[in-house]
Amino acid sequence: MSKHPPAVDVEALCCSPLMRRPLSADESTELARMFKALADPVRLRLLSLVASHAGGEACVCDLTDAFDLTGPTISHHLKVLREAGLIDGERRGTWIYYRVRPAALGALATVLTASALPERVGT
Amino acid sequence: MSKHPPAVDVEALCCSPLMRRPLSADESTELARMFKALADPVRLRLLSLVASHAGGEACVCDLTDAFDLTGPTISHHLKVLREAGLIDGERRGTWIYYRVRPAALGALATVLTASALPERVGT
DNA sequence: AGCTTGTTTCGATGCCTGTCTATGCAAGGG
DNA sequence: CCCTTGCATAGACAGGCATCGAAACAAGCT
Repeated sequence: MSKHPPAVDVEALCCSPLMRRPLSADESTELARMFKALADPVRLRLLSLVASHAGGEACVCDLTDAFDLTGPTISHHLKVLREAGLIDGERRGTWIYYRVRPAALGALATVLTASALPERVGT
Repeated sequence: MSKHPPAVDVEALCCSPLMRRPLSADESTELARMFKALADPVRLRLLSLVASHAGGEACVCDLTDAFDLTGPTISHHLKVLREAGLIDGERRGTWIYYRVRPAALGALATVLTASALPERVGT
């Protein structure tokens, strides 16, 4: 498992909240890639299982029982999350332990955050 | 255009940050639906154009020139955003003006936000 | 009523994606 | 070396989705 995860240009993302100015085509493509990784119920549940697991990490063996899916499907989903830069994996013997990358999630959260604009009254 | 937009259970979402406990199947389905609406570059750019437009709103006529796409495609994307509860539309004469729903985006941001957990050193 | 402008909906189409089975790779032990 | 366990990859397939052109709907004007 690589010590150099997929490049997530966190700095660029954290300074481009989508509510302040139009996103460029490049920014929107990169953000869409990350949101797409989150746009599946199984992947969201995998992410939350990993993040909330004891020690902040979980091996694949901790994850598969929570789903009525085969191992290859779980592997595929973990790969999508990993390639989107949302999780990292580390091999320990036979097992692979995954961790969430909080900075990547935080960057997405920042992009979605308005400057405390209230929702329009009466909408 | 309905005064009662699609129900976004904002309260339920805001209290279920995915990093603190495993998401339920229902929660993950609802979140995935919203993230899926954001998982397209055109829709992200539409959202940012609407949000950053003067007055915090934009009519479809303000949006279509920014894309090399047909009107029906823009309408389709706006519909996806609307049905995901991320924007609202209001008809004014011939025109329809769209606004972002900050509370919905804020709820997503909150879900993604960890309690300031630093990224693991050395990952 | 007809006409114009703005927007949405419908249906077709090519591309994308979640899931499975089969297979391959990695690590550990004898 | 072989065997076992754990996990990832490859390929097929059915369902989903972005896009278009055609059609329909909404609003305003004469």
